[in-house]
Amino acid sequence: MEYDFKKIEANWKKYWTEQQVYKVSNNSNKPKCYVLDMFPYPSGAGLHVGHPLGYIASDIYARYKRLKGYNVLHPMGFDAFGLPAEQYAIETGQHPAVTTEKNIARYREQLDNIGFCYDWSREVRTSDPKYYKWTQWIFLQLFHSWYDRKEQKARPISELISIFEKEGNTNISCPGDETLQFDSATWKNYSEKERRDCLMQYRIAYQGYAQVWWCEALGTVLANDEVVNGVSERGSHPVERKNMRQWFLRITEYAERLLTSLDNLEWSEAMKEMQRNWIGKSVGAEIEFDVVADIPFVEEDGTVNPGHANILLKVFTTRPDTIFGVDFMVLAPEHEMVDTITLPEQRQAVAEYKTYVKSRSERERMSEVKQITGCFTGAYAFHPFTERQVPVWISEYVLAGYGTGAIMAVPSGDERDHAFAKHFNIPITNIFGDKYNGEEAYSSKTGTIENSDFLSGLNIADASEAAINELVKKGIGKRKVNYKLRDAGFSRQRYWGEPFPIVYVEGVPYGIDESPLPASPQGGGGVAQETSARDLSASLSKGEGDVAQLPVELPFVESYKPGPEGQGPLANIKDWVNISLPLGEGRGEASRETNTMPGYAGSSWYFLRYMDPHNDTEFADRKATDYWNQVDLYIGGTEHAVGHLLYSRMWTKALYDLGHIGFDEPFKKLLNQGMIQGSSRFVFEVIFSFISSRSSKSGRIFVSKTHYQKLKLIENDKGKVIEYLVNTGIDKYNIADIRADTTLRIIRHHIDVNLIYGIELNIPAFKEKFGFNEYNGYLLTEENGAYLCDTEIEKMSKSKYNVVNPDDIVAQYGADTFRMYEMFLGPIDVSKPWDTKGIEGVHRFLKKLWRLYFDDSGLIVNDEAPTEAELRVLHKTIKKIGEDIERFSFNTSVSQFMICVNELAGCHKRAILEPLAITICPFAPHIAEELWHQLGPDGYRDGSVVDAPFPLYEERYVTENTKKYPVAVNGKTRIEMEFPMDAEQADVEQVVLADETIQKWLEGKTPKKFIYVKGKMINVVV
RNA sequence: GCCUCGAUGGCGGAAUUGGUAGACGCGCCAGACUCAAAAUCUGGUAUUCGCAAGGAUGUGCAGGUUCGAUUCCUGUUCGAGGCACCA
Repeated sequence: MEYDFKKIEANWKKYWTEQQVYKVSNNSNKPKCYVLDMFPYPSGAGLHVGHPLGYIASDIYARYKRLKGYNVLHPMGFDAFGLPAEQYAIETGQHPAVTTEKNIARYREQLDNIGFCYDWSREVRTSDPKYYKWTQWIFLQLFHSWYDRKEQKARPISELISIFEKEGNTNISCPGDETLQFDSATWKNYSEKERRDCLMQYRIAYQGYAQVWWCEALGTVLANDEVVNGVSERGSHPVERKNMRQWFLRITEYAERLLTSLDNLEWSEAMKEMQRNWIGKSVGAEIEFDVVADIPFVEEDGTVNPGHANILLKVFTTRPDTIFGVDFMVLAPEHEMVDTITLPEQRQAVAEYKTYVKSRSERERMSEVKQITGCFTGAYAFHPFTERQVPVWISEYVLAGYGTGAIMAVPSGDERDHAFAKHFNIPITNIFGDKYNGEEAYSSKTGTIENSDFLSGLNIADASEAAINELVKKGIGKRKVNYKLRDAGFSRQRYWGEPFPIVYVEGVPYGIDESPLPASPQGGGGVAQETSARDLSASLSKGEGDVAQLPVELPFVESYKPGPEGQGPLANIKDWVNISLPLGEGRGEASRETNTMPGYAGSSWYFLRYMDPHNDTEFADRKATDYWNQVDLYIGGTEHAVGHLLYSRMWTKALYDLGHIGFDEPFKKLLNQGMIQGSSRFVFEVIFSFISSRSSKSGRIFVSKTHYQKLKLIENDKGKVIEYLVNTGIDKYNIADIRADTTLRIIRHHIDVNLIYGIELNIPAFKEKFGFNEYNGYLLTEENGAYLCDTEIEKMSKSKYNVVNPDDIVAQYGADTFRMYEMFLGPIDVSKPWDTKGIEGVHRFLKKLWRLYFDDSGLIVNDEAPTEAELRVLHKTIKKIGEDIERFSFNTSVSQFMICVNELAGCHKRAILEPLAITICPFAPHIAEELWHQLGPDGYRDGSVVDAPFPLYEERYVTENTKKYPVAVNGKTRIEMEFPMDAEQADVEQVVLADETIQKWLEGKTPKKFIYVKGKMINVVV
């Protein structure tokens, strides 16, 4: 019987589906294990062989855990909202819902092909209204909450209102506006609008302003991705940064908790470090500088301010110790005070500079450090201690969003400040003595501060303390902890995303659940509603279209054109946007939020939904979330290091704070999978065209690699190129007729890797694809008739023609081979190129395995007693596979299986082969299922191998009694000697030193030292 | 530019805690079977010197720690991912 993987795999896939083998129950006595993959965005290109890498790893782990007796939750779903679908809709007119549905179907088919043990009854799709109903619900929880800094947790905003009524905000500083202060009487006198504006400064989901890419020509806001080289990707129109009102999540309030609770997570140090750096905690000081504003300037309302204003410029610095080295100040060009302090004669230069900066991305501003730009404002600031006047500049290297958007520049101690000072000829004060050489800033954090009044002679830490104390004493500064982390922009001016459950009444945003009726009519016990406008709230729930109901469904549109003034496409649907409320005279106009939520909204909590995916009254039953709890193993790419993973952590913490779930970290253990890169292939083409006396001629000659290399050397000399081609014997096109006025190009370009075997072109397939005939195209091969290509390792992508579809591999070799080969490629977390060629080895291995059980006549398994050697290899394998899976070293597992099968050659004993079939099940489930059933009575068993117990190894078969030691002299291994495992040093020493070879290497010298590490090695030092 | 990671034969990689570098597989070479091919099986395969025995070199590069370094430290080169609206 041959190994007929097609039949076997189709058969068992059908069985698994019919028997619902992978359906998971929330009720079980077994210990639970939650194994999760980062769900994919279903792109139009389908899966390529890189995508399943992590899925296979998690599948192996999930199957192993199930064999080990766990109740394993292993779900899959789709992150189905996103920009590409909308982009595609704009280009083709197909509705994103339609294309997304199609893409999902394709993904599902491809995933099924590989034999994953997903419980598809739990599938989630973020674009499904039944799902995003709860995304909207969670948004409302965040909208109706504020962050209590003293208790370090989110609390319902109704509790904040109670506090304000009692004591104003004297004890609760305002995160949105630190200067805001009011007492209870003021609060009570506020109008409803004023109150809600004030609350907005506290809400965890709030409205603010952010810079976005604005494209006037397209009339739309663009994503960073859509801006290429400073112009729009579509149409190459100019773009600029524009400030627009947006929704945000106040993730900065969680900065400290997000930072400290990283310590308890089983994530790679690299991953934690990336998150730490992203959060970017730094301790320093906030210092106020007086700015000389002795100049008249025009206020916004047109009145002329005579000057002498007490303008204070706040800066944040991590190096308060360098305060005496301040030689100038720099403001972000967007800083709100720039226009205020700029002198009349500098106004034009400043305005021009600001225009320039508007065209620059943050990335460019941070990365192009060698290009120094800036503009003097004409203003000077007083040094707080010396009263010295230092110039105030603006420059793009200072970002508005970080710290206070202004810095005190210390050129002798900071590289960028130094470069800036040198470039603009600003005199530099040295505060580091001879440590500073005048050429390069001294940015090291060791040494003492000099030339700094009361700080002179102190080390950096002490000087910082002293400086801060003095600043506090003078009332012009304070100790300050700063985070690089910024609040998360949460709105997009797009169609294909979750609509906000927000309604504006007279420009004031309300949650659609704000009603005196139960807060969330769908149940779920939401945060207590908050609005104080009785009539208004009541009306909201009675309004047309029953706005109190979630979800707010995404309306169907036919056009994806942006709305007016940069609004999203939803703004064009007047019927949907405008709501009429029976509010009485002049108050009936209400409208919906027209922004949609960003891609990460749905993915920030999907792991919770899998626990209870069909619940219509809650996002998930508390019993279910308590049972499944944290994700035990989460596998995905590092590209999500700071985006998705940080937002998910924040949402989990918020839901925990508000009492909806019982844990505040979503992913206990995280494993990053590397990328599988594409291995691109290139062909070389000589293209020429010329006009002869009678007609115009053109042609293309595909030359093999060695010809290309030679031609490349003479590329600039057409005569020589023609001569070369003629000498190869090409008579086509009358090459010899080609004269010097020919245009002739030699190019190297991508070729579809599916037309290549190794580096050799599949010539018939290539000719067919390119429509070769006697008039079109010619192939110039190597002497042996082969056409050789160039190779390069690149990202796997359609545009590089290096995409390999898993379906093709599965069709040719089977899913089991594909799964094992992906694992065999290397460590799961390392990027590596795909090479289809190597798959033969793994396929051969499975055939070899098969032949232990079957020969031409059929099953050949017997009941003979196994030998010691056979038992040893089996038990070693069981041990190694278990250990390897626990440490996610799947490539070495595959090697071990190969070693095992090699050593078992000729063994057909049930006692060995039955446990082996179960052991290999996580890796190659189809063949394992077949073998396991074949070994049963009459070639069939009840149930599936996935419920068999993973075999246990016996210690006596895996321990060795003796060890062949490498014996080294002076660290260089010279011979091998065998000793019992329990040999003592004295005995070993005697034998080793008596050895002839060792004697020879000792050259008569006496050993200085004898190193004997039990079970490892022996080293003689002379 | 900044943050994180990586670099080992012709190729993918192994070496789990500082202890025999190159397991396993691909490719290549030789042989067996075959009329032949495919498939399968056996042996060899880091570089270099040597007929051989055996020696020297070798884990991106330059140093350091150690009896001993692919592994730890410092510097450096190159490559990958991320840098806040791709997902």
